[in-house]
Amino acid sequence: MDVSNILNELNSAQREVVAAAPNNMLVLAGAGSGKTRVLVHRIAWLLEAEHYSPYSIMAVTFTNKAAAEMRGRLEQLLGHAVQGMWVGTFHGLAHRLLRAHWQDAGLPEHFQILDSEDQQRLIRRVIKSLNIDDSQWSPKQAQWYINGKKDEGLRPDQIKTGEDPYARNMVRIYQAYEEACQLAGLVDFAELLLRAYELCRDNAELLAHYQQRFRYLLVDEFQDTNAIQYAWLCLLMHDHNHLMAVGDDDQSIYGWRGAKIENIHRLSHDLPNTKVYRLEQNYRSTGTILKAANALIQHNGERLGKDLWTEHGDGEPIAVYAAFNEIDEARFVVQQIKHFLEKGDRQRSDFAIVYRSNAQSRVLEEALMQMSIPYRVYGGLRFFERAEIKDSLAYLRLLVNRDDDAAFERIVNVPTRGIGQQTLNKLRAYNREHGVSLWRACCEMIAAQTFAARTQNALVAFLKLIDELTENSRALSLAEQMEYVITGSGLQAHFERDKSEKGRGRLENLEELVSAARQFTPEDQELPILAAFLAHAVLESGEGQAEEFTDYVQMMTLHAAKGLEFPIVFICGLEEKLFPHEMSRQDPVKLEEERRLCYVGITRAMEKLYCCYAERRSLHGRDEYHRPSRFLTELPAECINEIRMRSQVRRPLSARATSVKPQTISTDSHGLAIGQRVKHKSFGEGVVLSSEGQGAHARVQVHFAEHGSKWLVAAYANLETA
DNA sequence: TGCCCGCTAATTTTT
DNA sequence: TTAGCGGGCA
Repeated sequence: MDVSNILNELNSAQREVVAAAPNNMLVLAGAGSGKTRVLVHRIAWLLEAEHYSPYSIMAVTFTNKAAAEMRGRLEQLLGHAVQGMWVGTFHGLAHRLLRAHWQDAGLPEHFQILDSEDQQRLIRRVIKSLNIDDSQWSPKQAQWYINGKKDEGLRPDQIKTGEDPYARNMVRIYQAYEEACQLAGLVDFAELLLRAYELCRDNAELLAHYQQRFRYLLVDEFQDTNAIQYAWLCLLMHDHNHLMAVGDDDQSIYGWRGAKIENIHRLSHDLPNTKVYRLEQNYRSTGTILKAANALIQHNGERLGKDLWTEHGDGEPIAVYAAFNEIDEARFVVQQIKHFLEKGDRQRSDFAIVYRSNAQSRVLEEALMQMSIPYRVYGGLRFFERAEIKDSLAYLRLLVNRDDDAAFERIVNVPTRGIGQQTLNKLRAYNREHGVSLWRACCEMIAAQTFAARTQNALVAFLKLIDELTENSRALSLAEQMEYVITGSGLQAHFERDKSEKGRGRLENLEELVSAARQFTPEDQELPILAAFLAHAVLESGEGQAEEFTDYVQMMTLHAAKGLEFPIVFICGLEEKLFPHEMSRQDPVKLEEERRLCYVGITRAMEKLYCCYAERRSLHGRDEYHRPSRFLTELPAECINEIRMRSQVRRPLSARATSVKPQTISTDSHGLAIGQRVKHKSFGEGVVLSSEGQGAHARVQVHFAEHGSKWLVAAYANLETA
């Protein structure tokens, strides 16, 4: 086979990586340097030029999206489907291992995966059962603690608590939670990784098998690996196989959830003969944007070092807008977008508005709505996380595994069937005392006639219902089974009773669930289809909001923006205490992560970048005055263009920035300036927040102390300057 | 059992 | 400010 097409259209640095002799390699791939392309072409090269079997390759990513993209692009490049190769997320591959070796892993055959909500519920229950005051020991905190320890590879008995009462309590909760999971056959996300690691570590034969099988491991986003993922990869390494790690230490933004940026530093020491490559040519952004990004990130120490460059021209300067407050900021952003859209050469989806924290989206959304610009906010509840979907799936989980206590708790009284808290408490007490699942507790207590007749009947009916659903759905297809369970369980009727908009939405989602089941094609053919579907639902909880193809302005946090690119990007809220966030400003390590986050934000922009900050911002219901973010002053003055209101007298961003000619925006044809105090005869005193339009149609937004914000037509409002 | 009120806390999030 | 949660009440 002619392999030249694999190397065509690559630059020399990329080609060097793709065509390197099989060896251990660390590829430092800067933002927009064609990282995915290199990974995909490398795999193709291994298959076609080095004649590796697909069976001997494993490619690991962090998100399902990245895995899907890698596979898709590979198949496109090769022109055919690839069978037998392991491509997936750490969690997905760990799950696959555990399913294949459930006995060795000490799991029941039908173990189920807990998502974080399930996990938190279970932890809450565990804390209650330990009689620990959960006002002081919040389930959330315990969840954080437990996951943190698991990410470090630590079991309760390996944690040295000393006399620390906090740690002791947490370990107690961890221990009890682990027992509850084991009893119910439940595995949370962190547990998937830890179990898979322990499985490999403790089974020499099994490990040897996989070491020999996987001759080449490729890992994407290596800077995001946590301790246990790293340890697992190291276990799999052997004299005869190789690893290619691709990552960018400058884009490590997940330290707070256990990612160890050190892993990228350690790799060359831990793996023999690791060759380091750098991809620094950027195909995404203008020279100015890259210059700014490079300058910013240079304020971090401890870097592996990398400078992005491009063959593109400099492009436009970065616009820095000093807003009066967050409302003005939002209006500015939306107005800019509107201008571009009116010129007609841009689509809405060319624009991204990014911000540090989700709370910032509201004001921006309001401004977009006011201007009738369709937008889409990333994040939020995803399909398989919706309550009605999880209820339905909980029934199915119980069909597969009666001991699944999380599922049992979820639906034992949904829809209501007279099994209340009292009854549940008794079941829980029994379950704790006798070490049996809630289902078995239920069976045994019924046999012993523990309950009053009414409760007894309700419980018997519930058990019977589940048994019947199991029996009658055995021969059905996945979609039929789904449909049958949704109606048979009474969930359908339950949601039909809710006549509100919400209720209707829920019913639609249930229909959607059935059709998702109909379309489902499992990747792992080994597994019964229902088990595969349930795992799929948890591991890939689906898109946040669908309609990928519709033309929307994109809104998201900086974290969510990683890996994406947009022609025009607005970064909002560049203020001290917001970005860098107050919680990170004191700690130099966290501060550097904030800076990397800013670097990620800047490098999302292809053509034009806007940076905005507000001098005053309402935060937690309080007006706060913040200084512009230090990240702004770290950008080279020659890269930025400060946009300021004519009427405002303002300190320039930095001493250096004085050399830049401020561009003024005309505020008025009505003689009112943003920020000006005015008086209205019925609304009283207020402050001008923003304005739009010209002449007779000019409108101003005024915030009145007693009447809130109003839009007024300047010509009629008779505003007096106050 | 479900609704309402008051309290509290308040980055970032994929699996 | 607001969202989410727990407790109390009808």
